[in-house]
Amino acid sequence: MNIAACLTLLPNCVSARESLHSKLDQILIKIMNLFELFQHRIAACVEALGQEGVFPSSLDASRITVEPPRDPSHGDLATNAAMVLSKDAGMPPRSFAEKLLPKLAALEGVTSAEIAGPGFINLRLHASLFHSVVNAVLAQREIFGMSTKGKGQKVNVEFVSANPTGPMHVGHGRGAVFGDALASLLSFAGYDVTREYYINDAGAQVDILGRSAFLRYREALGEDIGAIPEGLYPGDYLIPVGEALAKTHGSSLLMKSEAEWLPLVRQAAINAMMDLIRDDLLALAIKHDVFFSERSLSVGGERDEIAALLDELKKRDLIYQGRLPPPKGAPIEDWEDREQALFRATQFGDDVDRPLLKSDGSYTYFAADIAYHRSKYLRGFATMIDVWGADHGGYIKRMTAAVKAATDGLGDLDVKICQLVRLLRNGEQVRMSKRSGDFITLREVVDEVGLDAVRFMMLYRKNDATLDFDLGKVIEQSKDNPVFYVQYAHARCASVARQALTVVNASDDDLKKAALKRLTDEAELGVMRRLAQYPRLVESAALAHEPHRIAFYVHELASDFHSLWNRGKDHPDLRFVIENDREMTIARLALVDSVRTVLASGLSVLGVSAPNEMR
RNA sequence: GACUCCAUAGCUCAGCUGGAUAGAGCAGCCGCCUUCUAAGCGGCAGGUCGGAGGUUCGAAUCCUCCUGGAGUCGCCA
Repeated sequence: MNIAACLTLLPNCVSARESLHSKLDQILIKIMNLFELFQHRIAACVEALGQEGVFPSSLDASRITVEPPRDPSHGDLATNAAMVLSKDAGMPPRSFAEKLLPKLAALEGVTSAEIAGPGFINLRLHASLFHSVVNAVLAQREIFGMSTKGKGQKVNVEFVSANPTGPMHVGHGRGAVFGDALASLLSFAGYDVTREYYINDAGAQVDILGRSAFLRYREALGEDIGAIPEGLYPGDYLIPVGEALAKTHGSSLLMKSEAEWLPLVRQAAINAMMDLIRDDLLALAIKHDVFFSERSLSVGGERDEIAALLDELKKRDLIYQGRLPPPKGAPIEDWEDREQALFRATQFGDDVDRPLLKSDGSYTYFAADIAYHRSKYLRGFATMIDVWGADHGGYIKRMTAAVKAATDGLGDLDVKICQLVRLLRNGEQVRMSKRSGDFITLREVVDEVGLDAVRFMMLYRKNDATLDFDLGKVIEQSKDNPVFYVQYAHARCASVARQALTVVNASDDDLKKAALKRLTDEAELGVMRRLAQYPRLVESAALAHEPHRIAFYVHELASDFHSLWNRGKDHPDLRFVIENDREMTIARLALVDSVRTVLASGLSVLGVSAPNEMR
């Protein structure tokens, strides 16, 4: 039940609104998203002043934002309420703020409220609010930070979708890790997520794969095949495919024409390649829910989905016979100016209309891809996310245009582009030559540095920025290596708990009842402020489809914690374990345990392990 | 030629969808180990946010133009 939505339906019923506001308060206190809690409280204040006639009653309180001030000396929360609403209220921001201020200062848990700069209102909160964040973490554990913002809405995240023509390379790995972490993030934020892989098992590439496999088949039968001809896949990974074919079919395929053996060999090769890819993904702890075959759209299904799509587009006059101007840029030798079936992509924001049929009458890749995205929509996914490599950037416009057309504007596609990965070893670029079929595979990298390092580093960067991946650095055990730094912080938390056992044997229940009010040091409060931001961060990262924000957050939390740890050196009374003060020790252990819990939570969203000790 | 993305400290990058005096980490300099893991921490220094306009209370963030880099352009997938 969305209470916020109810509020908008009840503009005039004051008592009902108040009751809902208080209900919402209770829920938000439980969830312990301080920022959202105060957003609603402040909005309620603005509304109340609207009822009292101080402000117009028509103000749009949803524009109010509440965030941590950049400078902590400004307070715990800052709101822009006066700045965004002053114009509609017909008064300068500062006057607006002055009228609002008393109401905010009177809010529960607010110790001071002041106007600053152009009209910000800074609030200071009673430490007990931050203590209750720790309580919330300990009570909710791995659920803390989870959001219901997604409202169970179905989201389809399509990622990897590498051609089934060979093992995955490092670039694929980035998209794989990104897509998987994004999917986890979205489900943590309350969406119903499906991870999907589109198998490009139709078209010329897989025919070539089939022919390459057939060559290996002949080789397995003892024939000397010499060098692999230009245009076929030379990689060794097809040798076992050939051997398996020889085992099941003997020499019988040699008698047949290509038209007869190709479908069979091709499918065997595709299956083998998909097994290979699934294995590579598994090494990164990635599992897709759905593997969707491109071929199944037009062959072997109950109906030809592509034909059905074209029919529908035709009915809606979105297909016409026309000519395209020749492409600019590098001249294309075999460019053929002809009249053909074109999709009116320009009506939906694309630059040119796009062909749907090849000259031989078969479907273009694009036609299949539209039908595929329509299938997602028909399967209940109004929200679709595609994760693509940088080289497909030019495809975004036509695909989003197509989704608009094929779903009658009801489907939404967000395409996330993963930029290139530069593989380095101690600063030196590792050359990747593809022509010999001899390139560094993703699997080799994972085997060398481990999945934690691969996953974290690929997420410790915005998806649309290029990424340097240094095989030497990512396994370094030093603070220069963010993977290690964060995992070490988690291990340190666990270590504190182990050390403390000899002094106090604190049960989980003891921690929940800890006298948190004794935690008054600025560094301790700083850590609690950081913990308080977690739920808000999860929501904004999910909304923006940006899992890297989680990676940066856990790094910051780790830094706060290392800092807190070292405070105990200069100030022995700030050490976690205080021999003769059981109450204080338990309070500190409660804080440490909540840090550990949130670190583990963030790492789990990223798919990175949270070790209890470093070896 | 067109489109897309990028440009922030010497280097590698954040900057929470428009907020206050732009932040981290390396590298540099100065400190902190008889004390819970120094695998760490603190401090100093470092900037015309590529450039020029515009939008407004307010711009690294949005719009236009320019410069420099990457990618794409197909009946490929």
